[in-house]
Order: sequence, then C-alpha cells, then structure tokens
Amino acid sequence: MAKSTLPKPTEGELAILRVLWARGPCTVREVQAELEPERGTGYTTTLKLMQIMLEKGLLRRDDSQRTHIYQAAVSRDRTQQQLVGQLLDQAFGGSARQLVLAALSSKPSTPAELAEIRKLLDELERGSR
Amino acid sequence: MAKSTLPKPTEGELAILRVLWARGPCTVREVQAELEPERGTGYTTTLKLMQIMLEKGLLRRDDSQRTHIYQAAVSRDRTQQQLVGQLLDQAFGGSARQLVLAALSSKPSTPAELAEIRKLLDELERGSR
DNA sequence: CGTTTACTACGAAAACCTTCGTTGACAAAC
DNA sequence: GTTTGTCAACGAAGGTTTTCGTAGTAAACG
Repeated sequence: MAKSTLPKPTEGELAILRVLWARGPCTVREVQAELEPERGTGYTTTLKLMQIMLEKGLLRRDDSQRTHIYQAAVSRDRTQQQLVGQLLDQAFGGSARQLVLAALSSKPSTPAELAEIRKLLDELERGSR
Repeated sequence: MAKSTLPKPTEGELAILRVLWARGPCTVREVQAELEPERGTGYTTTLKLMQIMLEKGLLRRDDSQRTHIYQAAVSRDRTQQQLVGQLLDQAFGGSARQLVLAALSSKPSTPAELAEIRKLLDELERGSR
C-alpha cells in the first residue's frame, strides 16, 4: 500500500469522478457533455480539471491515440469511505450514530430503504469485524 | 426562514464550530487553546478565521467587553445535516443506504453503537418521516 | 504617569480551485 | 493541397482559504 496519501477530491473533481465511475473510461468530450447541463462549464475547464486530476493521481489516461481516454484511478468505494470518514471526524466527533441520524433525517427515506439499512446492520453484527 | 443561504463551513471553520458547540460561548483565546494541539496554528490565524465567520453569519459575538465572546450562530444539528446532505448528493447519488454502509465500514463500530443505530431505525420507522 | 501585557484590527502573502482564451498540432473533408 | 474542425497544452485571471506579521488600543500594574 501507499495510496493513503491520495488527495481528497474537490467538488468539481468529484463531479468528474461520478461520470467516470458510472460510464467507465471516457474522453474529455464525453465527460464534458455529461456535466455541461448540471455545471454549465466549458470544454477547456473540464479538460484542465482532468489534467490536474491526472497529476494528482486521481485519474489515469491512455494517450496512445490522438483523443485521450481517461479513467478513474481511485475506486468509488474507497473514495466514498475516505470522504465519509473525514466528515465523521470533522463534523461528528467520530460518532457514526450521529452521522447516520443526520443522513436519514436530511432526506426522508422510503421504508424499503430503511429495511435495507436494517439488513445491513444484521450483516455487520453477524460478521462482527 | 432565510437561513438556507448560509455558506458551507470550510474545514478550518468546522474545527472552530466544533469547539463552540462543545463548550458554548468562548473567547478567541479559549478556542485557540483548544485547537492549537490538533492544528498547530497561531492565535491570529484563529482570530482572523473567526472574524471571517462572523461576517459570513456563522458566528455571533458580544463585543461589549474588551475581550469579545463568540458563539456559534448555526446549530450543530442543522450544520451536520447540511454537510451530510451535500455529501449524499455529491458522492453517493442520493443513496442513504450506501452512505450508511460507507460510514459503518470506514470505522469499526462497537456492537453497542450498532444497537443504538438499530434503535434509531425503529424510531424512524415508527414516527415515519 | 509610564511600562508591560492582552487583545483586536488590518493587510498582505501563499496556496489552491475554478474558469476560460489562445495557441499549435493533427486529421478529415473538400 | 488547402481549408475546416477537433483536440490537448499552456498560461493567466479571479476567487477563496489559510496563514501570519505588524500595529494600534485598552487595561493592569508598579
């Protein structure tokens, strides 16, 4: 290991990662097309951001063709865990219970979703860990 | 209402809010003393940050005495909800279940804590919303 | 009083993030 | 082969965050 030192993605970077996680390897143009409606930024903005992310090690790219292909270098799960862990420390004093409470009350969950979370608890308790 | 437009606290600001939430109204010196070990920043840094937070509306202060007394102008619950809601959208596509999963696996929880969360679920289900 | 101490205010510097205009290279179309 | 369009690279500007040095001011003390 050695990847613990990967920087925390910024808001703009996270938007790009979202696209790459969902669609797999993409060109800048594809990412830009996906993001344009929601962010309204131009092509060069997205390009620049992705180049910076490459330098930071958040993305990888294949530049053997004229049109470069980018992909995420960090996994979704790992990044989500990093972000939530950080929030846990910074805003919740490490109390997972409080975080869960805030999460569930910030957005009304469907009963189905609550049931799923309950199932999750069962698994966690069983497998201890 | 009208407070929905309060800015999202930055990392440094959050550290200050943590202290004020825990200890109630404080002088800059008190906040600084609390933060110094963990952040290593000087007195004027903390002061400046708190002054900026005052401008942003994140803090209130009583300056009737020479030594000003600051307190949080945003509630802990509300801020936590704001932050977690944002993270939910930006990194979890709105899936509370995934966020809870990440939270619980990012830090091993004690069985006691798991039980508490379970109780929380019960309450949420009972009281709906 | 005059000196020391404690505190706030101000300004500026450094780092980072976001944005975009411009340029040059390459390829496809005519 | 020239024109037209697409793409990556570069650099710069504007904004925000974080940091601190310096200076001014009120209080405390002798």
